[in-house]
Amino acid sequence: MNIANRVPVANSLLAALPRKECQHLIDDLERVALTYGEVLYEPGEQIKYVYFPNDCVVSLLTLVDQHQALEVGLVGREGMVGIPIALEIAISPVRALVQGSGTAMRMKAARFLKELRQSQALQRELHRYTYTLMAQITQTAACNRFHVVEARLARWLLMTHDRMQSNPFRLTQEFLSQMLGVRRVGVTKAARTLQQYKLISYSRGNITILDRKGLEAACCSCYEMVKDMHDGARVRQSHRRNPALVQPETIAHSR
Amino acid sequence: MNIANRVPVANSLLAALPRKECQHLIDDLERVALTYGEVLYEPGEQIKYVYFPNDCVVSLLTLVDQHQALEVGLVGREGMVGIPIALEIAISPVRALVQGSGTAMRMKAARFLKELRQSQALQRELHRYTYTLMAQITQTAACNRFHVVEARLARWLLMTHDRMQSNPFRLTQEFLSQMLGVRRVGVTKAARTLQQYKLISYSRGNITILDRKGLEAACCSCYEMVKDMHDGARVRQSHRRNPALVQPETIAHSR
DNA sequence: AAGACTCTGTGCGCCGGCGTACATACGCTG
DNA sequence: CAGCGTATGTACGCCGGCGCACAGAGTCTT
Repeated sequence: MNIANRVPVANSLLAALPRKECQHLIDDLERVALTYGEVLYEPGEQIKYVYFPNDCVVSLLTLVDQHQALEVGLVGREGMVGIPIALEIAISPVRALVQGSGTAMRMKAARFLKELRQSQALQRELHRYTYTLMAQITQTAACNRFHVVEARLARWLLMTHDRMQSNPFRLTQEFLSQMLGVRRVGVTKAARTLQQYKLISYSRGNITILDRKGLEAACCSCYEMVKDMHDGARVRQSHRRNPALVQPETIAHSR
Repeated sequence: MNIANRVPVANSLLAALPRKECQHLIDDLERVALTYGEVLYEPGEQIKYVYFPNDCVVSLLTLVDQHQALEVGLVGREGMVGIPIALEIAISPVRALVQGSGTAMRMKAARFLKELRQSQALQRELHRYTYTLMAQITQTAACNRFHVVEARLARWLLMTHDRMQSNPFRLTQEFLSQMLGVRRVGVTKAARTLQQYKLISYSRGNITILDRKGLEAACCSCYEMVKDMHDGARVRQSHRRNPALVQPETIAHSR
């Protein structure tokens, strides 16, 4: 057993497993540090490891026409990186990019597959997570289509904040532009707008969320939908924010 | 056993199963006619049946802000409608809308789940299909973000054509606009452009593909990527169309 | 201290898609 | 055949985002 693993399990997929299975799995997992900018998978490549983030955040990006990128999913402690393995396929369709440094538990893909086949509970958890990930990708698709950059940026910051512990986090506008699939300048403008409303402070790559409620009001309903999914609530009907919370003169969410 | 089922199985998910399991499943499936406009699921609703299309086409739509729709997936004979069931979740995150009339095989969700738990082969097939569907949704997301309406329309027509047997199919521009998430007028313009290049003929809801190769050149690479996925090929590196095939003066794919 | 590098902010023309409104065309029904 | 409903085509102003180019401004290195 790895002594380094004797810290509490932060990943909630693992934590949701029955005590025994969880411990068994943890003994075989390896704790690794993942740092900002690290690429875990490239599209079309073999998946070597699966990762259970503790306190890092990993972006799933799809590439188009060689040089354009777009984030379709965000994985933190609530999930796993390498979902195709859970579907018994070893090729990643996306790029997985470490977006917030931290630690994760990892295991060789083949080994994990063996464990998976033996554990009903693990299968169940991964199925559930695959479902929410699909929902997240779907919602992101619609969001990218219909909502303006400000709203999408706000959503992105909130989603990242949910998955990070530290509030001020480091992100260049260039990086954000790739996540949102817009020009860097587009991020500049959107970030400035949010800053003018004192929702965030942004200086040379250091972002701090000042007014979380305000951000939630500025962003689109997509945030809530995805959050509700992960929180396990079933979204039967959209329960939208009280529109009164949104100051009419602030931001139009869509074009 | 249902005599009506004694016709060849058109659905390729079912056809890929071992002969015995396939026959066993088919005996329990019910053949139904699905007609254009029929809604199989609404987002947030319980999934009552799973459907294996024979020759119909079903769109998966995500709804945003109550009245905006966007297609994220297209299911034909190559797949199944009701993938959440395969993940042991009974709530659909999307609207499933019959987009091309035809027949499908269906089974009660609970019943199907029982069958699924007993059949390794069926699990494997569904896992594989879930993977390709995720890839399709991902690719669609990027496509909707980066590519212009003409290219997306071309892609959509090709994808639909692949899943339908009949060439001239019936689709109003209003309907198409909902699929692509644009205004109806946007579809009018795009369709006219394609028509001017003699790639399609479009008259009062009757679309005929005249020049398939030409359409493939007019559409974005997203089409090929998704198609390759479904064909079972692993996309290791993007093998793009020969750019020389695209007449420079025709259509710019992206903005 | 100087220079190099990275990150951020601004300006300008362009274009695709939006919202709206209205005009035409086809087909069905009475 | 008249009338209505549905589907399609056209026009106009508007705006968000694009591409490009360049100007500060902070940070690191030598």
